Amino acid sequence: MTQTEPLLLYNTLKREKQVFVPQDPNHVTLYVCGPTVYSYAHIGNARPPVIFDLLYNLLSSRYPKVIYARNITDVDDKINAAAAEQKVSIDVISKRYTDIFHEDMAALGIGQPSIEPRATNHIPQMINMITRLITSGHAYEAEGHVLFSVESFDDYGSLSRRDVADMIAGARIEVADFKKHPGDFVLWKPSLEPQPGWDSPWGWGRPGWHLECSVMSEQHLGETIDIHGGGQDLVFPHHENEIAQSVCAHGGKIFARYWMHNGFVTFNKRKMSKSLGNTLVIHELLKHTAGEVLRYLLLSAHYRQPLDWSEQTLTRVQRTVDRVYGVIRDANEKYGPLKAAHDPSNKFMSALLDDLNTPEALAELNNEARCLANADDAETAHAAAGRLLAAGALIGLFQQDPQSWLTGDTEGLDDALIEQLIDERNTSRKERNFARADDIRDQLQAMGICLEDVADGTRWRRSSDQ
RNA sequence: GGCCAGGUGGCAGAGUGGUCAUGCUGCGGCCUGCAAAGCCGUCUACGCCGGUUCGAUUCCGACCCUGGCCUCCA
Repeated sequence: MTQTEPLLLYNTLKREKQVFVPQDPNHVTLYVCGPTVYSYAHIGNARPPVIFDLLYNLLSSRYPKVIYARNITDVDDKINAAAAEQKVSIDVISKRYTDIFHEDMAALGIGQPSIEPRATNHIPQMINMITRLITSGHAYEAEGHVLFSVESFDDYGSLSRRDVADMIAGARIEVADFKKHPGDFVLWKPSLEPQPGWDSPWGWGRPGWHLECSVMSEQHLGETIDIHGGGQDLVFPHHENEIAQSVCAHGGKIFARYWMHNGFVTFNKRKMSKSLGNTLVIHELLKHTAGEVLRYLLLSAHYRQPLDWSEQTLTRVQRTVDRVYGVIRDANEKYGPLKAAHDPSNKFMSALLDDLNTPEALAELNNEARCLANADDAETAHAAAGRLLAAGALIGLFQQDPQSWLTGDTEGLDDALIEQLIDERNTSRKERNFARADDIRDQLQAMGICLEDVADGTRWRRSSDQ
């Protein structure tokens, strides 16, 4: 049923939702700009990986083969600066933060992309592309640099809707005098001794920062890719420059057919960014918040909208996720082990197929949770749970054991002590010593433990409040 | 200055030309020894001003406000 419904994606190129039609349904290609590994990733950095992980899941449910490439930028001046500051080699920096990035992404339930190419593994290919661009008249050498000539490419500015002429007027930085046009950007630049470098026809140097994505997508996905994604701040200049490089290197062939850009995570309505110093590092957040809660939170707003962060948001999502897990646990106990159905509900799928409308999809998921809680026979319960768990599987939520979810995150708690107190309370209850029983409940409450008296005894869970 | 988003109920956040988003919170109820969990009910929502329309939060225009990009940035 759902297979016949089209997938709509908002294409930044056209500024409208379009029906997604792959150039080859048997080989769908997706490229997403990955991290520059020079420090910890903040929660805003996790938004594209979560969104495109979901898109990858969705595409994989409809097409037999989807290749998803997400690069690692491991040559960059910020890495050089971090290495210099910490007096270690750049490899140490990029290895350390690549590993941490992987840990963080795994905690958020993000699967590995099909390919994770690294810039430093593609230097010869970069040199090759630069050579092609020079030969075809789109790039020129000047004072040890190689620059892309924006005036050589008529469509320059089409993605970001910018006029090349405006760029001169609006230029806020000092323009290097060897540039033919202020908008020309670096493909290759000379390196000085502490900086990393490679031999090239233009001397010892390193690549400019836009080149790697053009080169790696060409090598791993081909000259024309289906979908290219990233944050809205990459539209200009990064993606604009990628288009210029790739289209000119490929004799005018279209580079990416659909461009998708996510909005920012904001903090007090301001963009979260390292330069503003208002970032929340994922690695820190994970110390007291489950990755699944962060994932739900990141999906709770539509991907193109800003997502404002606050402590209240975190608490709210924690409670929502706890509630759904509680419903699943109760149904599990009542109706036996519940299993995911083959497919989520049509409403859920329709929401996702409409440009990844995750808030609507989550609303539907919550409706199914309520449906499950209201079920009063096994058949209804299994049907509701099947839809709920299938939806969760696609979107990357509610796949953990509900019992361990509700009791699990209790570091520093002594299970034996909890059980002992519960026994003592139940003894008091039998003796109708309710004052004593309530004291014990309060004592456990203070420990962050919430008691629930059910038909066959007393069970406990950690409190939803942090 | 140029370009681009957005202003929805106590809060978060979808959506629609004329019935319901959903979540969190508050309030009332069911249940409970009391609770918790869950369920049910509930709280004059659509920035401002005009226009189109039988009817606009939804379409059109003006205005106000917020944020983003134009420099590294997810």
